[in-house]
Amino acid sequence: MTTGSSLRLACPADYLLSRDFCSYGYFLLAPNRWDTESQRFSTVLTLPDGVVTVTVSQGASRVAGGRSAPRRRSGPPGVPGAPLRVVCDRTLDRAEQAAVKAQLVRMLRLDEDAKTVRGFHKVDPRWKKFGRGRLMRSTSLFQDVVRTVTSCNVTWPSTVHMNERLCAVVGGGAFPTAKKLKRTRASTLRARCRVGYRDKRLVQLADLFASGAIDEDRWTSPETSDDEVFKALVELPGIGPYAAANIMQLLGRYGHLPLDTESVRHGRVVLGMEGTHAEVMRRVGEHFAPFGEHAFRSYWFELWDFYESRRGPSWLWDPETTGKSFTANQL
DNA sequence: GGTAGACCTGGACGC
DNA sequence: GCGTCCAGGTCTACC
Repeated sequence: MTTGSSLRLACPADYLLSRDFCSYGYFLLAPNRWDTESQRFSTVLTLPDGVVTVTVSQGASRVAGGRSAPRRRSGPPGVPGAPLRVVCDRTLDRAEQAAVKAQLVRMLRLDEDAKTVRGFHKVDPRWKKFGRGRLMRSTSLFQDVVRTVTSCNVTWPSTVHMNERLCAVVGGGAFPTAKKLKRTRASTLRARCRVGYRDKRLVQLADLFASGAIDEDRWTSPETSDDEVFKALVELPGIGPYAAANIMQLLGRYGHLPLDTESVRHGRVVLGMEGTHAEVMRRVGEHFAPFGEHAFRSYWFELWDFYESRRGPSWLWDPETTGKSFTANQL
């Protein structure tokens, strides 16, 4: 039996894999796979010379039976700040190892300054004790944009299905690259990936990314204003105000709220707001405005807290049941 | 600038 | 098993 490369990935002192990986719905999307028993995840990454499946763990943090890692009472398992162990299914050279690390750092936001998280806790201390502050995202901006488009105008199970099909049909197991998606016929995306009317928009987006028309560095630069990025995003095919605001947070710009029907549900059920759909949506925006540049995280962790109050801790959600079945209007 | 309706899919429901 | 209805954000035509 051949063994692959094993890498060690340092992470910030506050980083806790079980809590911080299972902090955003994309952790349930293919090719990601969270294992609730071993409290580690696997995913498939694309490298210049092929794909690699990696399994990522943080110390020994098994939760069901057997030898267990220290588990804080009523908290997520694991030891914050412990380095991550990345096991690959094949041997990688140095350049490939660096590429794997870079993708995981982006996905887990390990490069996000701990000061930013502390700043968030200062503005909204409700999450300090539990340590919530970091949000999981994709290994690339392209993935984040495509996933956002597949989450628009559908219930969550359809988003899960579209991502599974995109990986299986176009990506060969991994999430499709912009180059691959660009070369895919819109009719194939519609018929085999069930993306519906999003077919042409996805190909156009892939073309923009593959051709270098998207200036990601500019969008992440502190020199570029939020408004400028937002305006550029809504120019993209398939991206409206909701999707743009969501991509903003995925870029690390947390000042905008992606307001949708879920925001309205939250406003009514959790915040006790009344009025029409439009009125509640506006009030939710106003409610979180005082959190300023941290507004999205305050909003999102309230939502996530509500989901966990109904479905249990996210690091124990079974991807085959909870992860696929739950939709906001059923909670 | 604001609004109505089309765009698609999958799930729920009734028969 | 089939038909109907509904949820969901973006886009376009129209006022």
